[in-house]
Amino acid sequence: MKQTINTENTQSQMRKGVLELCTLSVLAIGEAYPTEIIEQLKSSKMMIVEGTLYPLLTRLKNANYLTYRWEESTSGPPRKYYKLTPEGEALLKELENTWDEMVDAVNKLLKENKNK
Amino acid sequence: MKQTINTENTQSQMRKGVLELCTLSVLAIGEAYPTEIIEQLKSSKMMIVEGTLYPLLTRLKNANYLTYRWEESTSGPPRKYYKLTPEGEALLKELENTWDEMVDAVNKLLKENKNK
DNA sequence: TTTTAGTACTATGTGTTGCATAGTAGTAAA
DNA sequence: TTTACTACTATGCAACACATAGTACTAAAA
Repeated sequence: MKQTINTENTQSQMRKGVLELCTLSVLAIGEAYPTEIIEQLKSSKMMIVEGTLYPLLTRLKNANYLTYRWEESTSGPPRKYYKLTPEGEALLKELENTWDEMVDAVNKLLKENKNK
Repeated sequence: MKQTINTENTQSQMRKGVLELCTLSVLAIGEAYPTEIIEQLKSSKMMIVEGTLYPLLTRLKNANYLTYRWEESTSGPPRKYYKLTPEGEALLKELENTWDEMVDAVNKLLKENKNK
């Protein structure tokens, strides 16, 4: 019932679906555990927080796009190192296409309407 | 409890927030009623359906980003012609920036991870 | 006149996702 | 023993895209 439209909320809305693509893209380089993924995304100016990433990884794992292995750490609890399955790599390619198509469509629209 | 991840659903998720930007962008050219907006978006390969657009227009109107006027039609019920308020024009500019930043971030990430 | 088709707007409910918040469990230094 | 730090888990909320069904108006067909 808030009915507020602000840039902050819109950023959050725009992230929907895109974070999945970004996470898969990071894992395409090689396996990583959640904190590493967050760091890599942050360095690309793409924000993601723990409360978003952990459920996302679980979803992708349950759908067989990711697997993980435990590894002991000397500085805290053990870590889950995730990596792409072949299905995950295929999904990544699909999502890249979906992304490119959407970007083209929106940019075409924005450009057209600027030359009014 | 479906736990399915497919391209169709991801497209829908990626649209979140973006449709708001696209709708404002169409209205930046001039006033239009819902069916016109849908047509213009469709011609830019950006899909939106009635069940999405009508609530979206109502949200934007309630937040004072849009106004509308009724106009009689000779081929059916009267139409609501929407147009941007000054606040709506300002919001559009903000959302364009948000969009550009996100596109840059994602594309940077995708490109990096392709040269692995 | 009544029915059918087409157009435009309204109302309601569902599923997915991002995010806030709080909690558990492990290591290591104070 | 306490504190700080790291890593993962669990729960609940809000927003939004979308499906679906319904109302209301005009105009042509039966």
